[in-house]
Amino acid sequence: MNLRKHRLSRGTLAAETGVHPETIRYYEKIQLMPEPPRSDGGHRVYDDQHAQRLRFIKRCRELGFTLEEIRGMLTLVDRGEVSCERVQHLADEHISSVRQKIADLRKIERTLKNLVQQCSGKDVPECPIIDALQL
Amino acid sequence: MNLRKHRLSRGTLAAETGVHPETIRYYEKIQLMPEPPRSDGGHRVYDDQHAQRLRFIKRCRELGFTLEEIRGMLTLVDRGEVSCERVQHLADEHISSVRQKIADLRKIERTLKNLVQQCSGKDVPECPIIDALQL
DNA sequence: CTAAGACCTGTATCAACTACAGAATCAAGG
DNA sequence: CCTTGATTCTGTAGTTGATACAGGTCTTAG
Repeated sequence: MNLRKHRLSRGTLAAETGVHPETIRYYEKIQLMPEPPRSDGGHRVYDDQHAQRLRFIKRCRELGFTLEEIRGMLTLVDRGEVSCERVQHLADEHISSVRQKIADLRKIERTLKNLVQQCSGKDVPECPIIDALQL
Repeated sequence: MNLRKHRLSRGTLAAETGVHPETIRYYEKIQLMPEPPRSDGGHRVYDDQHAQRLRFIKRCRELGFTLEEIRGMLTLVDRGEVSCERVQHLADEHISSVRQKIADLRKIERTLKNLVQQCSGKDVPECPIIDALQL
């Protein structure tokens, strides 16, 4: 891959980053991505910087950051205020919320497992699952 | 608590079940809750059966079932077709999806932890977090 | 040059609620 | 009985993070 400035259409950018074309337009609408220059006919023309930024957003989404959290990070980047410390702090906060979600889901898993175990699955008249669910 | 038929206002039902009043109206709109009788003035009047059904819905929501999954269970109940086996099957399926979510979150957690660990948080010029995020 | 494909815009949809505005009703105290 | 303040009524809009149209325009390969 050479490093000169590519001119990427929206579809090409989508294919290169794995982000749905409509999603790119959506990110532009909510100002997460900048408005790119346009061709004479009005089509968006992206370059490698757009691709880089979009890949960052995608990676963060995969890690479960909300768009607002990502916006926060990108604002730091855009202002040149990004520091190792700050990003680490944001990541730490995010880890906490991920751990909380895991804990919540584990509790749900335990409850469901107990419920299912209590039930033989056979023709028991009173199903403990339904009972436990209070119906 | 006595067992005669109570006449509950929406607000009272909400307070008794812990379900937001607006949510009750929403459940009625999407036909998860039946249309209750009305007072002369047009206000909804609920009874204990409504309360029971609503508590079932709430419990299932807490366990992460979607409204459509709950609708499926309630349809079985409404048709008198509910059986231990069927409910157990639905619960089993749900457990699988919960476990998948936990696995996904754990992967996210590990990735984030690694990222944060690689970063000293001090004045390192190149932040490995930002690097790892490709920006 | 033409025709197929990609792109343009604005709007609508999804889940699962929540929140409003403005009018009507209800319940409790005097 | 009447007032007053709280609740409820309706319909509609907003939330998050996209995705999916319709109907028209542009680009690009052959």
